[in-house]
Formats: sequence, structure tokens, C-alpha cells
Amino acid sequence: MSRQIEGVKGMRDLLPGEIELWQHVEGLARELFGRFGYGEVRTPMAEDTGLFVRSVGEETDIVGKEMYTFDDKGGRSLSLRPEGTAPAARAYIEHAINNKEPITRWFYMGPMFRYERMKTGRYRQFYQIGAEAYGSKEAAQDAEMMDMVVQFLGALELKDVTLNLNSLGDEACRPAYHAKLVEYLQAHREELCEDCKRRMETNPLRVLDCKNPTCQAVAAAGPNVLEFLCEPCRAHFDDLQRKLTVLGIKYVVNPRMVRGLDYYTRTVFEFIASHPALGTASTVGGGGRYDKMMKGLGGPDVPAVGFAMGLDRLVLLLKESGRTFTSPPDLFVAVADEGSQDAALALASRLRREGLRVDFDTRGGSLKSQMKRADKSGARFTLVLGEAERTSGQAKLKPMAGGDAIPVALDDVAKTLRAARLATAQAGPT
RNA sequence: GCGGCCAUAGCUCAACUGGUUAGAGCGCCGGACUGUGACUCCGGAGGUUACCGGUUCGAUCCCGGUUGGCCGCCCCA
Repeated sequence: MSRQIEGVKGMRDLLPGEIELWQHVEGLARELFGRFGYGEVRTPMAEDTGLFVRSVGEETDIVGKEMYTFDDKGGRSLSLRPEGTAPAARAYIEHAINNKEPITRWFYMGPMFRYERMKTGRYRQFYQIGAEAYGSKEAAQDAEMMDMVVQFLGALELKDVTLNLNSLGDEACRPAYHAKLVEYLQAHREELCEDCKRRMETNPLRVLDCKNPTCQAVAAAGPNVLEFLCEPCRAHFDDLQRKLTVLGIKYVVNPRMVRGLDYYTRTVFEFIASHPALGTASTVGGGGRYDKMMKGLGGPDVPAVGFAMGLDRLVLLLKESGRTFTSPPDLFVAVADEGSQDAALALASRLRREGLRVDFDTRGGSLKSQMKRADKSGARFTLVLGEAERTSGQAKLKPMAGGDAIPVALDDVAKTLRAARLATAQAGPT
């Protein structure tokens, strides 16, 4: 018995009706990021597994248990990319971009893959829009990038998104904090939940953002990462906050925000949305500075800062807002008699060549059924083409929303429709 | 990876403690109205009740497994 073939768990199809939302978000990103001087890059979906192990970190959940890893026929270990920063860095290094220009701004969008349990706003193939800025260690670069995200979320008209900010220090000051934190946690070991007892060994920073109330209390009373920052890190963080203020960007300093990727130094940030539809998937974007990663991958010693947003979650919020982004046809061409089929096909072709969106039922059928189809298509006007129109060269544009039909010469249809479209645009969105 | 809930038409859901031919609304197609959609009325198509197995005279219903979906934990986008 042949079983129905289904899509892979956690990977879904995006069909017309929904895809317009995705295109809207992607289009805004391309336009806006371009304004900030970011150029689009596309890297392969699969990379050498070692790339992620060395950048994201062997002990992270992402690398430790969420990667789609497989051997190709040549015996190489490949992994479907679980995030976009490492592949972009690899490309930057491989093409020796640092020798060509001092500052490089890149953005990317596309699918990422993580093998994990699905729920709202979380999929095994999910989509990110991200950006990376290479070559500047200045806080101004961090601020510019956050400004770009803020402007982007604004363009999407998404409300109730909070910017959370923190600094994790660098190789000069982090070890001291790390040691102090472990020492503190050891002393309070019995108050922590089971997970946190384990985290103490594997990744003590993670205890800081445990959701367990008791753990939160312990963490809150413990050493504060910001108080351990060395002078240069302190100055960088202060500078960043000053610049955000200059830009009018609101933020919250959250000294207990850590992130699940090991490559971050100094600045880390997250954009958190409060909409209930997201459930526990409230982080719509996040990123930070990774000044040491390039060198760690065997590349040049180039500082960088980057972020990624979850396109799936942005689309979810946009869907909740109830806004629609479909563009219905300008005109539906209906055929009154079989003898007019060819003329209708040719008319539609001509109008499309002139830039209009034209729908046309190639099956023909009764005029009534074509009218139903025209109604459903959402077309603003319908033109019925039959023998009478062909001989007279005159037709009528029937407004589907109601009102009087507009008489029009068959040669002037495009002109008339464009004028109508303009009139609507000037009247404002409805 | 752990815990809980769920799966009937394209969609949202029915089917009385296991009992003939699994229904409705919406949607789709056609007609009433043979050159004009929406509203109304009439008709039609569409199901191996997710899949596999078990209990039973008999399973959409009870049991087990598989697959998929939802929620919490974990983690993240």
C-alpha cells in the first residue's frame, strides 16, 4: 500500500496567499539594508561541519545536538547551516575581503536548519534575515546596526518590541567574571534547579537567564557581569549607550542576558516582542559583537558585529496585524463566445506587455462562470470581449465593486486602467 | 532529549455509553438567469475516519505501535 508522501517534519511549504507577507518583509529588508550600505551575499546551505564547531562552539546546544550533519560521498562531514554568521565569516575570509576594503557591510536572507522540537515560531527549516559589519570595533558600528533593526521593525509597523542590551566583556575581563560566577554558584548550589546544577559545569552563564524563579533570585543576587568589565569594555559599552540615546533608540540594559553562541564578545542584544501569539518564541532578533571569531577561524584579526532576525516570527506578527499584501489583477478578461477566444488571449497578452496585471480564464466556459471567476480573482474591472466588441472596437470596463461601466476603445484599455489605478492611489489606501 | 493534549471532506466541526449507507456549515463545480459576479433557491462532486496491527459478531469510538500537529520544559530566530 502506497502511503501518502508528506513533507519533512518541521519543514513547511509557503504558498501564494501567505508568501506575499514573506516577500513584503524581504523586500523591505533589501531596500532598507541597501540604504545603510549593506550588500547581499548568498552562501551555500551546507558547510564543513568544522566551521560551526569552531565558531558557534562545540558545547552549545546548536552544535551539540541540533545540527543536521552528514557525510557526503567523498567522506567529508557537512552540516546544514544552523545560523548565518559563520558561513558569512568563512566567505569573507576565503575571498580575503579585508584586503580589498577596510569596512564591509553584508546582509543575507535564507533558510537555516536546526533539528529540534517544533512549536509556535520554531521550525526545523526556518528563515533568517541577518547582517554583518566587518572591520570596525567602534561602538558606532553597533549603534548603526541596532538603528537599522529599529528602522526595519518600524517599517514593518511592529509594536511592542523591546531592545535588550548587555556586554559580556572580552578575553581580558571575562575569565575573571566567569571564575567569580562559578564560585558564587557553587556556594548556592543547593538552591538551583537540576538543569542549573548541570549548567554550572557546562555553561555557567546560562544559569543567569534560567526561567526558574529561585534560580533567578540566586542569579540576581550574584556577581554582575557589567561590574567586571575591564576599562576598554566599560568604555565601549558606555559609548554604545550614549550613541543609542543620540539616535533616540530606547533600550533596556539586562546584565543577565546571555546568548547561546560562544563567539560573542562585548556587545550582545536581543529584540523581544511581547505579542501573545508568539508564545515562548518572543525573541524576534538578536546579535552581538564577535571581535575574535575571524581570527579563531584562521582568518585575519578583523572585528565584527552582526545580528539575525527570525523571518518566521516576523511574518507571524505581521499576520496577527491583519494587514494584507496581495496585489489583485487590474483587469479580468472574459470571453462571450468561442469565436472570441483568440482575440481575448491576444488582448490579455497586449495589456500584460504594457505592464498591467491581467487575469483570464483559459478554459473559457459560460460567461456566468467566468464572471464568478472574475469576482473571486479580486480584479478591479472586468472586460467582456465578444463579437460585438471585436467588430465595433468598443468595450466596457465593469467595476467589480459596483458603479457604472466605463466605455472604452479596445486600443485604450491600458491607458484607461492606468488612469483608474492612479486615481485610486491618490484617493489613498482603502 | 523529557512531559502533556490531539488527528473525521479542501477548511471549521458533528456522529447519543462500540451498532445499518460517517453528516452539517463554509468552500468548489453546475443550474434557475443560453452577453455579465456578489444576494437567494436547487442540484452535484468530494472520505480506505492519518497509517499499521490488536480486542470484538461488529471499531471513527476501546488497546498498542508508527507518522504528523499543538502546548510546556530545554534552547533559540
